[in-house]
Formats: sequence, C-alpha cells, structure tokens
Amino acid sequence: MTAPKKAGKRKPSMADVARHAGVSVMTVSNAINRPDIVSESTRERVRASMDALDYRNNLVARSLRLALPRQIGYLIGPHRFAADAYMDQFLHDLAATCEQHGRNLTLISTGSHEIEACEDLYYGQMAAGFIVPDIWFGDPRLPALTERGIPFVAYGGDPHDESATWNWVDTDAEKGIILAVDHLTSLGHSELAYLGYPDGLITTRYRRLGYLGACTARGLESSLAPGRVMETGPEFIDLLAAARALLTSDDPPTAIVSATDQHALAVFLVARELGIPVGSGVAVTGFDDSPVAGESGFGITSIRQPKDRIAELLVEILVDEGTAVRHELLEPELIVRSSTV
Amino acid sequence: MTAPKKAGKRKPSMADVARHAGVSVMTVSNAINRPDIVSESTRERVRASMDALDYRNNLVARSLRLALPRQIGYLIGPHRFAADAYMDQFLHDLAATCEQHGRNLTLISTGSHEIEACEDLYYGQMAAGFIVPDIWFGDPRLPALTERGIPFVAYGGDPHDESATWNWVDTDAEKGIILAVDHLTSLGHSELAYLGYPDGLITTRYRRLGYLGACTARGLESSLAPGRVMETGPEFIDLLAAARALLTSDDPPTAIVSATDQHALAVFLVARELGIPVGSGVAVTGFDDSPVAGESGFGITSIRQPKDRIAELLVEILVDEGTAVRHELLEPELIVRSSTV
DNA sequence: ATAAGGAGATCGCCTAAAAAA
DNA sequence: GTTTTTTAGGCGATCTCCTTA
Repeated sequence: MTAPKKAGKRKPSMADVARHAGVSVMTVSNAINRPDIVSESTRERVRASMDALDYRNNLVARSLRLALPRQIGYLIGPHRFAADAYMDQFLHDLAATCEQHGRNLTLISTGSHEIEACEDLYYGQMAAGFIVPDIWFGDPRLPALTERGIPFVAYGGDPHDESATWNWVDTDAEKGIILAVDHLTSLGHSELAYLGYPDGLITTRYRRLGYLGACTARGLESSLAPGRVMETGPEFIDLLAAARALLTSDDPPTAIVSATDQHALAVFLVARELGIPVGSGVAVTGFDDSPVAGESGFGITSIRQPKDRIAELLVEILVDEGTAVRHELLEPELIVRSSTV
Repeated sequence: MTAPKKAGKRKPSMADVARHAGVSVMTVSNAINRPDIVSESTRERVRASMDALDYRNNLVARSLRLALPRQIGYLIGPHRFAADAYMDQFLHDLAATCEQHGRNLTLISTGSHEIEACEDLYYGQMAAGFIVPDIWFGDPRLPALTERGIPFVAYGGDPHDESATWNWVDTDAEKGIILAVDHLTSLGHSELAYLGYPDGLITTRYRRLGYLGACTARGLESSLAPGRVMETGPEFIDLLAAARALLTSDDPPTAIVSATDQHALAVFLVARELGIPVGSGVAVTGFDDSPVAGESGFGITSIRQPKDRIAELLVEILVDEGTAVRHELLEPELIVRSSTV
C-alpha cells in the first residue's frame, strides 16, 4: 500500500528514478515511452524504481517539451432553458472521450471574454483547440475564432451552407424529424402537428423545416395549417400552454412531433390531464432521447443523436488537426417507445 | 486588426519579444510580472513589441517553472436523474470562478478510473486539486483521495460528523427545510407533508431530517404520519405518483415541502390536473431555486443555495491550500414565489 | 548608494547523436 | 555490426545573483 504523502513535498522526477535505478535519465524516459529499445532487465529495474518512488510523469514538462497541449476547451453556456439533461450526459461522454485520447476537457465559461480566454489558452500552449456547442445562425464566435487562427469544431452546423470555413459536426435534424413523421404515418396517422422552439439555434430551424418538408412531400396539407405548427416560449409553462392549445383545438391532431423531449413531456402531461391516453389517443415523439424520454417512466418515442460518435469526431478533429475543413452530418436513429403504438 | 496566423507557425516566445524590443529576456518577464521594477519607457517599449508580435505568455512553461498547476479538476458524474439544471448552472459559475483565480476547470469523467485519473493529473503537476460533488454517505472517493495525499474539497458534507478529515463545503440543508416549514406555518398551515428522494446523498438525508425535526419541534404531529412523508423513486413518473397520493389521500396536507424543485413541479402538475389551485389550495416549496422554480413560469417558492459563495469557497480552498481542514456550512435563503401565498 | 537591466542556471522532460557494451 | 545506454542540448519562463548607469 502507498504511504500517504506529506503535502508540499516535491514530487519525484525522472532524475530521482534514474538515481534510484542506477541508470541515466534518458533510460528512464525510454523505458516509459519506447520500452522496445530498452533491454528487459533494465526496463524491469526502472519500473521497480518508479513503483518504489511512486513516480508520475510530469505532464506539464512533457507538454512543454513536446509542444503538445493537453487540454481541449469547451465553451459552456451560462444555462439553458428547460434543460433536459442531454447536454449533461453529453458533457460527461465528451470528457471521457478526451481522456481516451490523452487529453482533458477544460470548461471555458461563456460571458464577455470567452474568445480572449481561448486566445490565452491556445497561444499559451495549454489547449489544442476548442469545442463550441449550441450554434445559432450568424454565431459570432465562429468567425472570431477563425480569424484568430484558433482551431475549433462547432457542435452544430448548417448542412445547406457549404460556405462555412470551419469544422463542424452535427446530427441531421431534418432527417431525424422525417424519421418521426414517417414512423407516425406508417402507423396510420395523417393529422400531425409540430411543437418546438422558434428558430435561433441551427438545429431548431432544421427540426422545423424537416417537419414542413416531410408533410409537404407526403401531401399532409392539414398538418401544415398555422394552428398545427406551434412555436413556444422558453418556459415550461409555455410548452404546456402550446400542448393544450393543440389538444383542445377544434380539429386536434392525432400525432404530435416535438422538437425536444421537454415538449413531448408537456404533451404527455396535458394529455393525462385531459384524459387522453398517450399512444392510442394521441401519439407523440420527442428529440434527443434524453433521460426524460427513456428514464422518466413515460416511455417517449424519441430521436437519438449518435452521442458517442459525435464526441469521438469532435475530439478526433481537434487532435488530428488535418488541413481539410470537415463538415460531418450524422444519421439520427428513431427509438420507439410506448408513446407511439 | 490582427492578421490571421498560419496554422503550425511557431508562437513567439519571450526571446522574440526581447529581441524585437532590444532588451533582455528578463526585462520582458519583469515587464509582465513585476511592472513596478521596470522603467516606464522600457515597459512601454516591451509592451509595444508584445503587441506587434502578438505575444502570449506560454502558460505551460510558466506552470513548469513555478511548479504551479493551472487546472482544478471536477469529478463529473455520468448523469443525474430528474436533473433540474441546478448543477448545470453551477458548473458554469464554477468555471468562471476558476478563471477569476487564474485557473481552469477540468472535467474528470467518473467511471472506474477516476481516482487514478486524479493521481495522474495531480502528481503530473497538471491539477492543483479536485472538487468532488454529489457526496453520499460512506462515499469511497473521499478516503481514497485522502489516502493518496491528493488535495480536494467535497461539495457536500455531514455537519453532524466532525470526524471528516477532508475539506467540504455545503449548504445547511436542514436549516433550508426549516425555513420552508416556518414560512408555511407562519402562513397558517399546520397540515404539512414531505416529498423527496430516499437517503443516499448526504444532503438528501438532511433535507428529510430537517422536515422531521421542524415538525417535531412545532408539535405538528399529523405532519409526521407515515403517509405524509413520501420518498420517491428516481423517475419523474414516480414523483407524479407520490404527489398524487398525497393530494388524493383521505386527509390531504395543505402544504407540501419538497426536497427538490422537480418534486415541487410534480405537485404543481398533479394539482393542476386535480383542479386544486396551487398557492391558495395547496402550498408547495421546492429546493435549489433552479430554473424550474423561477423560470418555468410556475413561480415555485424555493430554497436557494448560495451558489456564488460555494463556488468561491471551493476554489479558494484549493488555491490557498492552507493546512487546516475546513468544513464550511452555508446559510440557505428562502425565495418566496406564488406557490405559497 | 540606488535603480534598472542582464547573464546564467533551473524546472522536468524528450530528440538526436555519440559512446559503450 | 548490432543492441543498449549515455552525453549533450533545448522547450519557454522565472529566479538568483551580478553588472552598469
């Protein structure tokens, strides 16, 4: 067992290990990084000394010598309305992915100085690049970073705009909603409605456009009526009000496509209140497959983003630092639960 | 305006600035860190050169030389049930606080190897210490870190257990619930009920104990009946079921003290469904003053944790690294909204 | 004597080339 | 001639002397 260390004691360096093992510093370094060029006996001796001294590689010195920053920055926003824990889970997965690549995820608090903070970290050799989530149309952060030559990847991009000169990764929101519409029509529904946030984030617009496009393509005229396409305010009570308006209208839809799991939850709650059985009475789909959808006990059919793949790509692009700009549009997946029978 | 830089170009060092300004490297360093000992004319010249070359201090080299780690680790859990975005907001605030102290918040993904990851970062001079949230009784992470001599602060601690040898910061959950009970009794309520999670997290137990203690002290016997103290499962549907059981019981409470804002939200939704006006019909309080309470449109009276102060203390303890173990129990604050009239 | 600036060593690690086995 | 190990040198910033006006 390892003895507790006194605080403030200098941590052992390679030189200490070298002395202890009776070899040169270089041999210790090689034993760690290129074990193949060190003889087995020496390697074992070095390893024993490292254990004895409880040696750890000094990551800062290593980073300096290799000119290889260890951190990846993540621009975290102050907070999101009606957060459904999707981003919460995603953040954890992203941190894990960074660790697998020998990096660490560092949060950059968003406020007035986030770009300056990125500059300091990037030019200070601390961060290899940045991940920028929650992209909206005309997001000024993207050109600001580009102009400064700071590597980054946006989580969110416009698939119909080839002109973006920066990397992005996103789920095909349009296609996701189309999956939901197709699923519902295949169940016999022809009176649909859409419930979501107004445009702002890129993904929000494409979720709405996906609905409009799918209904148009399938000739579902009535599902495109003004009262059938609802855009809500950010507060949860707004979602409930919109859901209620849909379900109590003169010509209520038999199925509701929601832009988020929170909207779907709102439909669930209002339907319960009105005595409408969800699934058989009114079908509803969500988006993101957050815990609200699968683990709230409601069983909400939802559209899953390939979280793991997204995290992998975001990190990979920053670590590899290829020259070509990458736009990665990923396939969503429909997760069917009891809210659509 | 700054010209865009070519990727891969070497970043200017102090030596470059020194050459450009016609001074020694040391003078540049002094101009940055101890401007008072450099003459004004020289200082200006150096500053102009720094601007011209777009110089940034290499944080890695600085960290190595000073043996001063720049990062503070945060052990982020995979996900929380019924997340109410409190932790979400808190994480952002914490990152901002770290930045104010010249540090950065690094996420350590929790899984099987989090302690090892902490070791690598701490002994690798990368992280000064760690913040451990979501503390449960007998949490093995705390002794594991202590034993290894790794500095950390827990966000969550047992105020009635003096024996903990580690730093912690927490809000006085008991007192918070007592504030809620007192508020409700002062409004004339004497038939209360409690709605929360079963024990597990330290704060969860003390929220419940706070309720039991307050009712006992005030002689509210009926509010301590088994059917009045509800512990729910983690899924949102469980919260709704418990709220329904309370509101539809033979002897329903006139006020419900909830351990989280999510529980209070559940009460709100069920009350609406039952046609009971919240506030006048049944009063309800939440906990954490998350966006659900204040920004959901419901107006839920809630108990606010002093978020800013907590973040400040957590970071301060790690940055100062005093020798004495600190246990900081902070005062909560009652935020009255329309859910209690 | 004081104030301003400079030369050299150092933090811990790794690359490249030379030396030893 | 190969395999193994060592000797220099330097990444970029800072600290400790030390020199010069």
